[in-house]
Amino acid sequence: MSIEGVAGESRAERKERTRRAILDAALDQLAETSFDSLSLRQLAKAVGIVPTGFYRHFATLEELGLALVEESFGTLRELIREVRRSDLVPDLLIDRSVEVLAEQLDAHTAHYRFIARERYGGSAVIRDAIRHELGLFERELVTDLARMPEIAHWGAADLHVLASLFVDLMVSASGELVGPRAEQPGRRREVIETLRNQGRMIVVGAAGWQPLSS
Amino acid sequence: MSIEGVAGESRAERKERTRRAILDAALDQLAETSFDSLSLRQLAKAVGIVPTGFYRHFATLEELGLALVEESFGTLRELIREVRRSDLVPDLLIDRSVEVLAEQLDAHTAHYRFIARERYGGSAVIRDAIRHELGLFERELVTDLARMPEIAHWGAADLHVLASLFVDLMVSASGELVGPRAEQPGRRREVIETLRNQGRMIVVGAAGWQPLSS
DNA sequence: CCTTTCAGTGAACATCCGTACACCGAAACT
DNA sequence: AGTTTCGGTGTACGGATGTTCACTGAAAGG
Repeated sequence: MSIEGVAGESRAERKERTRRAILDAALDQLAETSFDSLSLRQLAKAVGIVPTGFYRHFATLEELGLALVEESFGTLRELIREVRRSDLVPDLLIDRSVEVLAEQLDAHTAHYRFIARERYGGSAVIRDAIRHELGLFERELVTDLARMPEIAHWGAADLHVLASLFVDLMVSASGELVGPRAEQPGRRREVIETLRNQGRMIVVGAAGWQPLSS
Repeated sequence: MSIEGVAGESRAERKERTRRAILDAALDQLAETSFDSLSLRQLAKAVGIVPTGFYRHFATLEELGLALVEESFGTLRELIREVRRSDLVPDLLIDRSVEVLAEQLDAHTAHYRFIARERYGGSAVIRDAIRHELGLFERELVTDLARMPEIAHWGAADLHVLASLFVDLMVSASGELVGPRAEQPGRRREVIETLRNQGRMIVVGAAGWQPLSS
């Protein structure tokens, strides 16, 4: 067995450990290929189990993908909670949000890359799962935005427009970190800097926005 | 031979016709999978040639992908030219741009889906090629924007922020058309409507923008 | 008319793929 | 102590993959 045993470890603990190893190996492999060309055998080799062992944890590769989606959006929810905690005036809120996002991108690079890459990727099931989760995330954003006095009088359509802008920006920024060039130190700063200014510009737009009549 | 001959057709014409068939079959197949899991054999079968016949037109699959990138951005350049032709005031310009984009998305769905899907996709070569072309496109946009009197005094950094916003929006809108749900008639209108409002909101933001000091 | 070019052929290759199946050994349970 | 559960093993299978090579037949060129 290539996954070495550990002294006092229950069967459930061990299973969970292997499961984690599979998820991590998948995220690692997904840095270089897209999900729908993910190889179960290479995955198993990286984990240190035999190919068939995979099925003890996931019924199909697709199920693995959905688990990754779930996990990735878990970290995204961390983000929104993190930002919500700091109750700031709008001007500083963008800066703070971008700051938190930058931290998250560092801490969970593989997850955010996965979302950016598979959002419009080749697997319909995963694509739809991500679309669904991004929809939920956008709604959370909408309820947060609706609480802000400056735009309290906006309609649902206006809030959707604004929130979807932020979501697109966030995913794009994540996507800019997928390549090998993302490792260039200057590159990351540049992406973050652009993102911050984009956010600011949108906030200015929101401030001067005439709510839609409909 | 599965590609039937045509009466008065030179050898070069015929070769070009097969090449087109390969590109089209690839675009067709890329509606369902991502590029890096594209199958040369399935491709050949769809075209009606034997697998090895492919190599008469492209040295590798990668080269095919680069040809698709080039072709896709050809249609994108059509778009910008189309918009540039109609010299409008800023208010109407967004509406007109979105209108033209909507037409282009209809006429060249496969190309735009390809760009959206592979922008952050699994093939590094194609990803970089798309990034490069999007960079060029953004620069074109910048020079166009710089001609507008309202923002003539902006610096390069400001123009970059604005242009990259538009580029992200455009690609996102393209990406929303990848799935099977894109065929729902209401869905398309909704995407376009959202895009138009996003564009308007950004224009409002640009109008009130205080240029960066640096 | 004779020669060259070359798009498309077809067989053969080694390699990788997902997964079905019977099996094992130790942890968990009774 | 005896039995069951179950994570991981190893073999084996049929099928798909990209690429090689020598070949063909008709169009192009002399």
